[in-house]
Amino acid sequence: MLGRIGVMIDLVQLRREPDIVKAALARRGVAPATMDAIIAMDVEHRELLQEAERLRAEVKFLSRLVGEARRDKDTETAATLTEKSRALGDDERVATEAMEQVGTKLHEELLMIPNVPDPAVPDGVDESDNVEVRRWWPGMDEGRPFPEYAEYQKVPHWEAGLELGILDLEAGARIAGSMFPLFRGAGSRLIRALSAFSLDRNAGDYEEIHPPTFALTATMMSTGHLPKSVDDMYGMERDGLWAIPTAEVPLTSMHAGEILDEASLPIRLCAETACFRREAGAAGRDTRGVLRVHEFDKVELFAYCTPEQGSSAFDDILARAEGVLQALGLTYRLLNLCTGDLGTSSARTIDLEVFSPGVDRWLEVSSVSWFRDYQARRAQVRYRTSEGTTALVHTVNGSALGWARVWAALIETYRQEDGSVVLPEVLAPYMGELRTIRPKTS
RNA sequence: GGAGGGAUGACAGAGCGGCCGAAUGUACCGGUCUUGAAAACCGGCGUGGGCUUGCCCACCGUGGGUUCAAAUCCCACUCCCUCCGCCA
Repeated sequence: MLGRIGVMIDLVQLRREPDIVKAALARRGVAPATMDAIIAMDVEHRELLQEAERLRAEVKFLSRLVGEARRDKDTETAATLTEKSRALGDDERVATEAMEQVGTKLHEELLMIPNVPDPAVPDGVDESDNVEVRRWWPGMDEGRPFPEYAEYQKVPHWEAGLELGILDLEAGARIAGSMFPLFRGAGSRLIRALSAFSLDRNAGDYEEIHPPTFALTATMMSTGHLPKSVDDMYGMERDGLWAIPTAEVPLTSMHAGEILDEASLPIRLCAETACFRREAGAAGRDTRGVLRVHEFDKVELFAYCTPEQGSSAFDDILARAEGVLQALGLTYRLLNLCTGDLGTSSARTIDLEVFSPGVDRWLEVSSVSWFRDYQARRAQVRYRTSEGTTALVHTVNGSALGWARVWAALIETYRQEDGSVVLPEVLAPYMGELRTIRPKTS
């Protein structure tokens, strides 16, 4: 039964306070009728379960008597009981099958239900209803106004990158098709530098992990990426594997099925991995340059924690993501995602968007999410409380950051009048002391 | 890829058709003893689920099968270990 029933929202809570759950889920578009159907299915499943278990208990009881009769050499009684038990066994098989049929259907329905949104999540239908929390730009604290960008900064990165010989989109497309960028020379090193820079900032407090980039179907189920978002995932059918869309996938399952020590919480992890996204349905929209790509590198921060620690874990990851952007001197804003834009598994998400002057728009470079126990329930990650009971952990994660778009923002923001790019000083140690990327002079 | 061995509770490790949800040891938690600790002794100690809260059901890698009855027998798969081959 473990891992089959109740792998989503809390089924116990749904039974106890159906109206509250229904109202909360209705905010994100789950029809109350859908939940009513699930509740009815749950009731039916339990009725069938009781009947099946009653028969099962009877068979077990009779079987024990058969054993005793045999031991007493009472073959006649044994034969009678065997016959009776056999007949009951047939009934039991039928009852169990009926129970499992409803159970499977219930399970499938439950897997499609998204997380219950936090009260702090604003109502809305799509990304246009997200609420801006605040913005930050270099010098803001000294009273400097929102930056004005010079004409030479308003060159999109695909032009600037081509000119500098650090981005070769044609080569990438030749190899893997469109939306697979190829960085070269200083551009390639910049990706590596950004990952190393971010990992070094955080690896002291967040244990550095280098996980697999492919995951089993069950693993993808745990985070909620499957079955709902199957069209956005790259799958390798022959091997039953999926390319991870984020390190959140392997990190969430790192402790799957375990009961953790409360004293060990929060467990904080960080990982840099390639991330793969099919971006189905996104063809042609905002896809120029590296605005939207199928593969990019990302540093992820992650925490398993108690429900009480959730809020501070969330704040810490958000602060660290902001810290990286501030250290890079990039302008960004925070968005509180509305119910319509919230990811399936998330109870609350803050997006970080960097401003990129060359394309004149805000680019999402991080998503900091609190999943409460939604993913932990699917992955069965629990902890032993001080009272000795078990409880599901909460999971929190956020990117710090996704590099392809940060790369673009850096190239555009720091582009100089002569076309060169002067990198933030903090990256110098990671760039082999290269501070300025200049056009190739032949 | 080929050959062999293995998978049981936090760990070690028995059980190999029926009073086995599972011996025993260690660890852990309570208690007795002690000035205190250790030792010794006594007791407790897996996870889910259902309901009439006292009982019932499930789980001995996973999924099937045989049987009145499966940790135990059969089949398939997965993972781990050893050896051979191949290989960054």
